[in-house]
Amino acid sequence: MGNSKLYKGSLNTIILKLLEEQGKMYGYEITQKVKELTKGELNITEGALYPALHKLEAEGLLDVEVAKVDNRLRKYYKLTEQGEKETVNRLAELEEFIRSMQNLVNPDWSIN
Amino acid sequence: MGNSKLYKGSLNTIILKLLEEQGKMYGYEITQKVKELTKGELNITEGALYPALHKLEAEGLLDVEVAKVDNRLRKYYKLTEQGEKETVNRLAELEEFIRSMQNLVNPDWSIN
DNA sequence: TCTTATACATAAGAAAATTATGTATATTTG
DNA sequence: CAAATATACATAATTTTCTTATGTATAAGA
Repeated sequence: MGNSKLYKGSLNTIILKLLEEQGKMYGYEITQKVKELTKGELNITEGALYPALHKLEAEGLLDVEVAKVDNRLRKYYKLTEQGEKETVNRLAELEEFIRSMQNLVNPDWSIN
Repeated sequence: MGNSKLYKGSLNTIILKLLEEQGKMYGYEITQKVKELTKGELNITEGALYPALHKLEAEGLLDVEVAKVDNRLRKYYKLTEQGEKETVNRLAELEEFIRSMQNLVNPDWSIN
């Protein structure tokens, strides 16, 4: 919520990465997984997540499959073939970005 | 220019960090330094930089000092006392953020 | 029963960038 | 020497991306 306003720009890549790892996930599951993986650091809001998922779908990177579990709706997303290719690219970009940021903020660490 | 659109949100912290390191810098110098440190990865545009500097100054984190070198104008910025304190906080936040991103993208690396 | 959790969605507004201009001087290159 | 590039600032219009605020609906727990 109020904490880190820093992950701007990388939400799409985070989604793609998780789907690559997990095969398929639904929206709510993604928010919980990110919270878990970052120990509460990153809280993806619904207002950011759902439009992002819709956009990735519209771009042809994700496929949807609707399911009903316990009488509740779930929309499972998974990578398309194109999505898998894009994920590789975007992950490389993001890793390069992280490395650059590290270099700026703390040049001592990374030898690269 | 066209490359990385990923550093969103961390520009202010980058500026503060550089000023902490270098003592004082002028705008153009900052863009060049960042380009150099990131081997061309991050290109801070003027449209992003100058408004950011003005805002940091308005917030009381930066002081300005105008100079004329080779008949050309330069505005040297440096941290105020308050700016120095804030820099510590924001750097800690940014490092935590970088660590979180690393954990998401490449859990293998970091043990943390 | 009321609150919290699960599960989706969208609209209004804010924040932070990009892109496109504009001004002006200095230096380099053809 | 003229033209292009580099240095140095600035701002306006637009776009992207997020937060905040709502809204609907079911399930589970206190």
